[in-house]
Amino acid sequence: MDTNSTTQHTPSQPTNLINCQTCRMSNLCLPLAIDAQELYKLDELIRHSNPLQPRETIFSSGTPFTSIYAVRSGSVKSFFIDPDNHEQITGFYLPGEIFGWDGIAEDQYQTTAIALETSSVCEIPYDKLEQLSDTLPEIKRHVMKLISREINSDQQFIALLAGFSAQQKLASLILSFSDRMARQKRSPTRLWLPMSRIEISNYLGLTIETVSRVFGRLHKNNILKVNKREVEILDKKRLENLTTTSGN
Amino acid sequence: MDTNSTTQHTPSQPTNLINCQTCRMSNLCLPLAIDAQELYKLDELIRHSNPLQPRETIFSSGTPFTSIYAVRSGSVKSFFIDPDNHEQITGFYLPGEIFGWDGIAEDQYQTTAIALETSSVCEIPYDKLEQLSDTLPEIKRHVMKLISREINSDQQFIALLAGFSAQQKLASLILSFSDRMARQKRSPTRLWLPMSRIEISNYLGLTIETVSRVFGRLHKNNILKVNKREVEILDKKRLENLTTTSGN
DNA sequence: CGTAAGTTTGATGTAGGTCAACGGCCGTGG
DNA sequence: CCACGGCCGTTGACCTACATCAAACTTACG
Repeated sequence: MDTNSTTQHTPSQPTNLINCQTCRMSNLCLPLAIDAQELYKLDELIRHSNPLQPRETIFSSGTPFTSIYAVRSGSVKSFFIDPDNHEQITGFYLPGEIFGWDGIAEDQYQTTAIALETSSVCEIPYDKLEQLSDTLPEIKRHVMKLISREINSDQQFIALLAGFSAQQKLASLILSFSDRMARQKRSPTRLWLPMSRIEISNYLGLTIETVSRVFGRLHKNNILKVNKREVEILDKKRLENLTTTSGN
Repeated sequence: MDTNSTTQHTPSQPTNLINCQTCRMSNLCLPLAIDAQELYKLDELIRHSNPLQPRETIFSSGTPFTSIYAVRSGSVKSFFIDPDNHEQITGFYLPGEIFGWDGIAEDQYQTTAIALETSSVCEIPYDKLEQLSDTLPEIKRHVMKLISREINSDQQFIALLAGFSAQQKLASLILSFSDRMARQKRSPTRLWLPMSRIEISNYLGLTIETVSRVFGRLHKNNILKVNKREVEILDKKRLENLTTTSGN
């Protein structure tokens, strides 16, 4: 399974038909100004694994850090288990998004990541990525931007948790999903949420009942059409207003 | 002020008497297995600025990203200003800690950072750091660990905000400060908080009244001795218990 | 068609927010 | 020296957004 990262860039034996060259998401996880030869080198080090079953673990908290991962299809959640055995979700990841950075600091993952649905992810061995970034400064710079972006989104989320009401939190989550669907060139108004109410409420620091009630209210006000995990945004303008303090 | 980062490692003209070789905090921000020559190279690129006044700005949200910063003495807070003009603090930084990573992704700072008290910080121009890390892999690896550590602490904090009660939040904050004082080889029990109640409450997603009341309660229970910004930890064990869900 | 898991809805409780008053500390100015 | 006002923190009375508890309903699957 381990392909040597030689300096050659022959397409190499196709352990898998999947590769970055043809990946619809590569413009998201790799928006690089690198040429085809360089893309081959990158592609060689990435392991395109078989599809993951729903709930299947990608990595576990406390195990040795080896790789970062990009979502290819489906979706992933990452979470802590507190000492008192309470799960706290720290992020949802959609196609084109990268996760696993938390493992670098201590050489072991600090969170556990599992697939929310049938998903496929690209495994990027970190040592190989480091080597490659030595010769390709473009890659190195891009990696730094990706990791900085993770910090930014975490801090945005801190602001959300610290200062927002239940309605503001939920509206922000829906809008975030909408934006990320748009980045995937998918409909930004007709969403299918890959996570349960329990997971939404855990992530937002609320209870399932509150999440359900807020969804109900947004539905009744014709801002969303909500049916279980199907959410349609009917009035994006008003939804955005709800995320501001002034917006009721 | 701009020192050329030559490959020579003469001690160079002392634009300032301060340097990494003699910094008490360098073991925190630079716990590197690098030799003296390499340390010179690193030291050459760092700008040791004059002391900052309380409330003085280090960088502002939206301005071009140039450098990351290490706290040398004093303390720093970083914060967003939401569109609705509400401030949200995202972090407090103590001596030996590094901030400013949020600027990398978009080439401009996403937060504003100001000194909480009279402080001094070391400015580390990011382009120079990138150059240096090309030749010193040890530096590169360390930078990645530092930035990953920022992600970890942000995610720990997300778990805190999402799942904890007012008392758990405040107890965790005090213990975090205690640990970080210990890392500075300072008393972990007698703390002086560099931020106001307003700033604590903003950071923790509470109100000043609640923060005050919880402090009052911890004081009454002989867990803390609280007098304005002076906090003494009287019973660390019980304080730690309070941070768990089971611990009432 | 029975059981279980997820979601919704209603009734009630409470942690923490809001509003208001007060007290200590400090700098300025008479 | 004291009087003053502004800022910060504390304390009390009250209120509300959300949690908790409880029950029904919906869907998936053996």
